[in-house]
Amino acid sequence: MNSNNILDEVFEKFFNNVKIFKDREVLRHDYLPDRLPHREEQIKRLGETVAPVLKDAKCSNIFIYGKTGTGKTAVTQYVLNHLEAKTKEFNAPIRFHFINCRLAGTEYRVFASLSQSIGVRVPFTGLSVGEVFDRFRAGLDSSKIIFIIVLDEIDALIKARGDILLYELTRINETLRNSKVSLIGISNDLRLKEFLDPRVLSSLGEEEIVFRPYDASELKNILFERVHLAFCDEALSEGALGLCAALAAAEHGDARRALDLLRVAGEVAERKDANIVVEEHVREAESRIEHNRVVEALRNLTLHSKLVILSVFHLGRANVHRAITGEIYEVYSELCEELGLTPLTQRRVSTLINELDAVGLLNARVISMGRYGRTKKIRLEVMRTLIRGVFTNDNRLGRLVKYEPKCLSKQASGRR
DNA sequence: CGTCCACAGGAATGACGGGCGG
DNA sequence: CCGCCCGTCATTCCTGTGGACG
Repeated sequence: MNSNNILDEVFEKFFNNVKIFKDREVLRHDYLPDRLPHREEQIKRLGETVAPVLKDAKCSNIFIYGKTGTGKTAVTQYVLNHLEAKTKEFNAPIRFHFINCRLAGTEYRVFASLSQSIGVRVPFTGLSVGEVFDRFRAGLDSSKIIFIIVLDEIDALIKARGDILLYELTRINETLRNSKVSLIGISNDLRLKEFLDPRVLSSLGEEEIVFRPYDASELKNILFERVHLAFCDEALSEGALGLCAALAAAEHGDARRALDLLRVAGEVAERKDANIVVEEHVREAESRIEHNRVVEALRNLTLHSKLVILSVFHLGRANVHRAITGEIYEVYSELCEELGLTPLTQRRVSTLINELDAVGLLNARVISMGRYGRTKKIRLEVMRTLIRGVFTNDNRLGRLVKYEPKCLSKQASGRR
């Protein structure tokens, strides 16, 4: 009845709840632990490969493969941190630069970022890519260093933009007189090689390090390392820990996933006022993570992508469980009309569908219907209630959730 | 066994807002 | 301020294709 009392309770609860977490930062994926269990071999290989730079020699280019959450970035950062310490000791002229290519997004921004790291100022945009590259090269040459460039998530950039960037970078040493460049490419996609020019491949692939997925027991060890730091004593049940490891192992051995599960499970337990994290909390964490992922993804879509999703949703209501492109486009066009928008072309919608497939909101696969053509069968990959929930709250699209497309009612008993 | 559907998906091109050098 | 280039989104035009049908 008294708002002060309510708050007192909240704060008090917060204080008493120190019983689950000691330091949850430890469970974030950008946290770099002191030890990286089960990656000793990779650390050694990478260390051996970069060591020559301490003697003023260029080290081989390195290609690192492995799925997400297998420790590629962590190992690289770990090794380079140690190398940096040695660098100071030996007073070697070495510099590093770490770029996440997926976040950078384009060649331009990668070169701009590289330039900035060696003190060459470049505008956000406005120059040609070639110009930025030339400035970078000139600046690099005059600074007389060994430059180690780490290109993280390089597969994202290559798939989107091709391998021109890599081609330029692998050849840059030929035109440098006073400086040297070594590359470390990190890829999540093991098939990346197929996309590369053979010249680039032979240069970048001088050394290759593969990161196998972790198995359940390895994941358990990794989690265990951090549990002491992250959780209070006795706040985590053995079963919960095992379940986190098992769930993550089932999903291509992703340590990041395991850590997320553990952290969210802890938060769930905290909120439920439990004093120990149990399996049930992990299960709930699993669905909560998935739920958040989908809701976020749906909210961030562009208007037309949302309309495409809604179209598939409506087709589902009309008992079309695997819609084809043409049907979707028909419904989509009607929804556009309903909003007074001019629909995009079918070609464009086709790539929107592919994008939605890539982020996992739709599932699309090409099939042939023989005499009746070749198309894609598409179905929703997320729960219908979620779609309804998210879009009903959208002031523009809310109305369309309940809308009955005419093209469906006319021929409701059309396809299977 | 060839045909031909209903698209897939590549390439070229354009419109547009942002942002620079000169 | 102009002219240029950037990245993004979209259109237009196009060639390619698996397999049921005849």
